[in-house]
Amino acid sequence: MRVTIRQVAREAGVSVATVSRVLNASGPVSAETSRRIRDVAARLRYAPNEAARALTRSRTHTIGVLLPDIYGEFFSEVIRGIDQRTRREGYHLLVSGSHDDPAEMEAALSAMRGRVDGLLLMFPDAAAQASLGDLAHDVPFVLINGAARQERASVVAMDNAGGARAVVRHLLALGHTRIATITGAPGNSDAAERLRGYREALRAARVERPAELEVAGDFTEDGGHLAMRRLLELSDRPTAVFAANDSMAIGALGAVREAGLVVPDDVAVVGFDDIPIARYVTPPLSSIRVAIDELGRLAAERLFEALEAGEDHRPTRDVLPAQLIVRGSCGATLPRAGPAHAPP
Amino acid sequence: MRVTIRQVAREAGVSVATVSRVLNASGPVSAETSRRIRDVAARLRYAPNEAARALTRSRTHTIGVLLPDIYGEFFSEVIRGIDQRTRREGYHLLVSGSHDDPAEMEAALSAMRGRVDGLLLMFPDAAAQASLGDLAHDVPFVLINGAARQERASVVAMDNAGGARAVVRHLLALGHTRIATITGAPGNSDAAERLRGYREALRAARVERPAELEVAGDFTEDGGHLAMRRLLELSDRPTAVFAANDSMAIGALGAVREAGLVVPDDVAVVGFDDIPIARYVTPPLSSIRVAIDELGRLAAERLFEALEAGEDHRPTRDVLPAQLIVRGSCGATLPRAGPAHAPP
DNA sequence: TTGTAGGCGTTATCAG
DNA sequence: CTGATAACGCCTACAA
Repeated sequence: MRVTIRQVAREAGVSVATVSRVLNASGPVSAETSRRIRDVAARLRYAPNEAARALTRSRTHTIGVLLPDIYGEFFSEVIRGIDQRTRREGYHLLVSGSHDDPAEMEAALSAMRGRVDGLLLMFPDAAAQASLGDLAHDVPFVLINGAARQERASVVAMDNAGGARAVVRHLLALGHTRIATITGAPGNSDAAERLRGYREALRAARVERPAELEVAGDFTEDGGHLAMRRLLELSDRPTAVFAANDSMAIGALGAVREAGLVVPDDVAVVGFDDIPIARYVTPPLSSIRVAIDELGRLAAERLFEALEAGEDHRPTRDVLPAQLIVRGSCGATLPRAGPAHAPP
Repeated sequence: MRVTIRQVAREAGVSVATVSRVLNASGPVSAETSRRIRDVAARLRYAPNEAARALTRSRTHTIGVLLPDIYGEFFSEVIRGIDQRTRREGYHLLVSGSHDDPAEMEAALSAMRGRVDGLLLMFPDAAAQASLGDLAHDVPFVLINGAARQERASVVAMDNAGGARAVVRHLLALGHTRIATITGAPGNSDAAERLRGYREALRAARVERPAELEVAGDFTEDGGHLAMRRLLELSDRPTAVFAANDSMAIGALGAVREAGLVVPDDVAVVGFDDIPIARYVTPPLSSIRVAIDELGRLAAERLFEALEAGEDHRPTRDVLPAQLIVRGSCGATLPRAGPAHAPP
């Protein structure tokens, strides 16, 4: 924070206005003066104070990113996508994670006032999404993975329900009729959408769906393990299971093995998310893939559009496709032991 | 950026100074006035413009984080650690990734002037570390995973060489004498340190180390696969291989299988990093674990210390321990097929 | 206990 | 082409 524009001006024998003009190419300056100023600036290692600049131009060149967490498989990929798009625009990223309750979220949001030009928000909790309302009212923002139909906000989501439907349809095509599901964390909007897709596909096929085949999970490996155990204890146990994410599916795989049964012969298992580990478990896990980084990239894209458009910008809604990745665990292909070395 | 302190003052019938005093608890204000101001501020949803605040106090309450990438297994964990420590202090994180060459780095750094109180830097490239010099000269900074002995900067690193030594000693204890290594990306300082540890341990044990047993990798799965193939083609092939990271080790596992050989019976394999997948491959991969998030956490800790100390702060140097995790791939325990469900 | 006014570092407007 | 100078929004002596 030491060398200021004033020092550069004094050293170069000009006014601060001229220095500013040269460094921002914002006005006519003689070649000679210009060169001299550049030299001095370089020698003094001058770099403008961005806080001051933000104050006068009321443009920070920074995007605020609010996520439930800023690390881990999923969020990390989202950030990657955001970063890619954002850096192309020369923007910075102010990130913030771990905001469980709305109050903490609001605090984080208000702490970003004056330091960001726009916001990228994501809350997995459906309730929080509703209370969003006018949280971010003075800068444009885009909701990532918002399930609820937001009226006033742009949303970029993934096709959770569509992915779940694809899984169930695939299992039906393989001849299964007793298809169970292990649901995600309660209150989580992704989980709710995936459950909806599961139900819709069964209903469309006129397959009955007894309540006992919907067992509650929590997105963790242990939760999936426990849930699968409950399913296997059923007198008329399911022949196929759709876990709402891969971690639970992997836990389920373990439970099946411990019960002395074989996947997919005795019970088929399919997950959701297609995390890297999915390819490596035994048997390789069938799953649903969504381009997570694209979620972030597109959200950033929409935000920049909003930034450009200004006031008269109409909310957009994008839904990213979900693709079924068939591997050994659902019985459609022969199970292959060990880590597949095949390219992704 | 709409409602300012001035509007709150007008609405509450006081001066801006009084509002500031109340909101920052920075001076005596009557209970009655205080309450009224708080009410107005809440009603107007006033939040101070942080850019302006940063300007007057020359404190941004923000830490700049410069990493080679801001996503992926490793960096994600680093950020997690940083975030944990940082949020406790009420600080924000301005992150920036993908800075390959020093020039781009310098640009990113100067763009952070006036918006951060301190910096957390990490460049895997050894050369870049050297040219660091006085890049960040006006705010305190801490180097993450800096291998070079930095004179003027605080460093938080992990014990790469120690981990590599532990691997080799373990393999020696198991009776191996032809121990190969697949090295990491050239120019990468972690890779260099791991290679150094490998050599040191062999030298200390007076085991000869022919050049053919050091084959170049690049930290990718394909690179490991290729390198292992080269090793298996040797007339006198190694009985054990230390890969400088887990991705390469997993690639190596595939190459061994394709050659019709068995891990660990024909050749033992050990990796480095202990990524989550390590537990799931067949056989489970022995590896070296370092608390990556601790790397970030500690770096943030040291930075806050420097911030507090001000000018008279002496550079620190921390080295995080590396722990050998023995699983099936090195032959010390029986290989267990399939995904282990055991807790991490 | 409260108000006035100067300053933080830049940009932008308006005269020269 | 160049130089004063008024914002930008807030904090903080200094006065009252």
